[in-house]
Amino acid sequence: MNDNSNNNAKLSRREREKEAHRQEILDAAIKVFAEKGFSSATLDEIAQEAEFSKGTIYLYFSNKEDLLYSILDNTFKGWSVLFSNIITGKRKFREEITDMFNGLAEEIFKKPDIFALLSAQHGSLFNTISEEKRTEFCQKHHQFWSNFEARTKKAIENGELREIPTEGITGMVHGSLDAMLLTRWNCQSITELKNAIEIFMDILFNGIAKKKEI
Amino acid sequence: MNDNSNNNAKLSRREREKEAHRQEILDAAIKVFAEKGFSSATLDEIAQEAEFSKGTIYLYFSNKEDLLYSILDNTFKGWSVLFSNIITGKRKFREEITDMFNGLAEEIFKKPDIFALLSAQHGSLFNTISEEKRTEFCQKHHQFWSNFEARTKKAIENGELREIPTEGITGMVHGSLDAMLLTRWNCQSITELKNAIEIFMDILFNGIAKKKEI
Amino acid sequence: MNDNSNNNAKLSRREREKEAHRQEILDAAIKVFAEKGFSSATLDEIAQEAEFSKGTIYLYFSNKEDLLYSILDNTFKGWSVLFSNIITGKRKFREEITDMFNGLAEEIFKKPDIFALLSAQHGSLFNTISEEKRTEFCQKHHQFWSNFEARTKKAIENGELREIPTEGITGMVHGSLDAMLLTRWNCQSITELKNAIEIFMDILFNGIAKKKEI
Amino acid sequence: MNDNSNNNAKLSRREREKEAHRQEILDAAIKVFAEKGFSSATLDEIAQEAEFSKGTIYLYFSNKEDLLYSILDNTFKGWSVLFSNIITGKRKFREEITDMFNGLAEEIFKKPDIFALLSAQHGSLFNTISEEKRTEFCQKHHQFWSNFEARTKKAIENGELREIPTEGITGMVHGSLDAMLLTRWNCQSITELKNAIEIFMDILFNGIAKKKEI
DNA sequence: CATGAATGAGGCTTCATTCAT
DNA sequence: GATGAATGAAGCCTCATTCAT
Repeated sequence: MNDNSNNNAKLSRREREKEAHRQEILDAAIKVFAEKGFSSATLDEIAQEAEFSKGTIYLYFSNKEDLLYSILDNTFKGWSVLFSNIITGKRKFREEITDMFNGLAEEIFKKPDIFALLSAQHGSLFNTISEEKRTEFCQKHHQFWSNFEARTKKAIENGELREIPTEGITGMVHGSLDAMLLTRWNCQSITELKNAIEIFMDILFNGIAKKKEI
Repeated sequence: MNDNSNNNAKLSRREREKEAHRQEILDAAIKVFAEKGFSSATLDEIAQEAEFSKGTIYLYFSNKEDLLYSILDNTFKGWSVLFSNIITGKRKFREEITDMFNGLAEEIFKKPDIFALLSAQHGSLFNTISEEKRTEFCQKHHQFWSNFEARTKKAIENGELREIPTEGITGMVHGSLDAMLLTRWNCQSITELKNAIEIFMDILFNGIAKKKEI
Repeated sequence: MNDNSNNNAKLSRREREKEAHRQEILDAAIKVFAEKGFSSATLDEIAQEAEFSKGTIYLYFSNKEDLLYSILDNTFKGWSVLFSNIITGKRKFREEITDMFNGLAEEIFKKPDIFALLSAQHGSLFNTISEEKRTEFCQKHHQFWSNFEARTKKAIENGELREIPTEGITGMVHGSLDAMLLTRWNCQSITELKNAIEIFMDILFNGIAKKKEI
Repeated sequence: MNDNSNNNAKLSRREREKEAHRQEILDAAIKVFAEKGFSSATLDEIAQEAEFSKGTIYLYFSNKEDLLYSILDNTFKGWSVLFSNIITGKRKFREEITDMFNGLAEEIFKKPDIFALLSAQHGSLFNTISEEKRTEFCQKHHQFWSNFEARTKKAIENGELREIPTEGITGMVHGSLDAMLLTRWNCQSITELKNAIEIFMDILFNGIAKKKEI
């Protein structure tokens, strides 16, 4: 048992260090990709940012694209968890959707570089990466918004929402979420952004038109 | 007079040809930039697409960036005209804003490559171009949305809109417009997109919440 | 006709220059490959030897391997012509085979680098090049020696040769030819080598054993 | 004595293990060098083939070249012994030379990788290795063939061979031996090769020409 | 003795830009 | 005005070698 634990400890330290180094390189890549865009970013910069030599990057990732894939994979996985924890269909639609925006807002301010990357490269990433990966990401993306549309439908049936085409609602939310990710709605702080979300929810649910007084 | 007109004609033909060539190159660049992204696009491809030799491009544009600037300049100029013709403050807010979306929708389907470019590269273009150009474009952009916010304010004063913070409205419209540019809201035809705009306007002005029956 | 010839001349000068440059690069590659071996040779050296910039090489050849293929192609084509002009089956077997050795001997001293390359790399080239090219070259090689074996058979039927298995004869000639290519039989001059060929033919046809006196 | 033998045993086990590991690495190197050629072979592959880590190789060999030297040294040493045991001048020339070919033939099928390496790289190895080593190997090589030429001279004096210039005979044998090493004369089995050697000897000693009937 | 992470020099290749024709 | 050959800087990636554990 002594030996075992010893061995284990040794192994796991190495393992932990390796994992940490991998993450450092990934963080550096996120930052540089965000600043320069994927094609313009150079491994030299990433290596420098990560404080490793260029060759070391290739111990952890098989090439430049692999770096990008890992970033996207990680990010999408994180969001998936976030969304499935929040959009459960057990609470009010407005509450869940507000939490979703707020949850993402927090992420934006926690890891701004990733959002800068996704924002800046938005569609062009999809011109860069392999057909295979593209398909994979598109499917996940589509999956999520299908789920969301189902949630919307339920809300209409529940009487929470007006009977508007679900695509309309989904599209509006989708567009707004994208826009928030892309621009942070020009907010400088998480508080400011959360306020903006409040206003947005008011508009989304009540519209901007002045109701005629009775 | 004969000679003169002849000369003039000749000159202007040259001029016209030159202008035509310039435009052909520009169109080729738009297409290739849209497909590959700015950094990944090569002058070889652009030259091939334009059916000119690589050297010829340098007779019309001083370098690769200049191509991009020209594209962006042209595009923004076009939109400026579009917007200032539509957002006059002389008609109802809802009419004007609907026209704006519809006008842009038509542009999207007329020159899809430009939108693919702007969509795909969105923010990253701004990491690529020079500080100077970036500032210039940002100012124009800002200018437009300031104007729009003023228009919103007027609509509130007119009693067309609820008294919501104008930034909220502007942000929502801005975000939605961006989203429409970026994704075309997944519509395949201009008709489909115009329908989507109708639904969007309904939601924007009336909200999605079911009003309590009295 | 004036115009035509003029045009033609212009075109053909360019063409000729291009062809010349291509050949210069090829010669440089042959030399460097011969000195260093294919894998150890660098494009830097080749470029320097050719007195062109590294990039220029890629205007004429798509990559390092392509350089090698072109060299091998050229060489094999040359030999094919040589052989088919000599081994016609119209003269005595000994005459034709002697001419073949002498013809090749002249080539060796005309383009020593190519032979150094083929000698030095002999089999390893075939580990370097693509499966496809390898097959192609092997077929050509095989083709030639099949033809040669047919020629040998005819010589036996003619009563020029003893009735020995044709593979034996072919193998011996093949081996000796290879050896001559590889080592030049340690001869320093073409004259010396031609003398050696004379002796070789004597041995090949009469053997080395002292005949018993009658 | 107990202690001693124990100690000795221990030490010698270590020694033996070390030697065994060294040989395993060497074998791996031979295999990989043969497959890829010296320059293209990587220490990664050799390490993997040897089932040791890359670092371990450096405990046994000072660098990549050293691996090659050791291989060549071992091989040449083995051949030297082989030859000096066979070419004694005590038996008939034809017997000795036949045994030499047969002995080498057996080696070829015992350690095909080494021959593949020597064959594939033939001359280019000598461009890779240091001046010093090259000289050393050339001397040994030259030494052997000088000895062989002396043996030939003796055979002529003995009346076994015709009075042909010794270089001619030596050259022919040398070339044929090289060719056999390089191509195995296209034989698939040792038996087949030994048959080929029989035919070769017949040709070598009696020639291929049909003797005029008396 | 054995490992394998880290290094960095150096190789191949691409591509924006220039320039002689 | 148009061409396209030539350039060389810079990018991605490999791999022999070192070294701390």
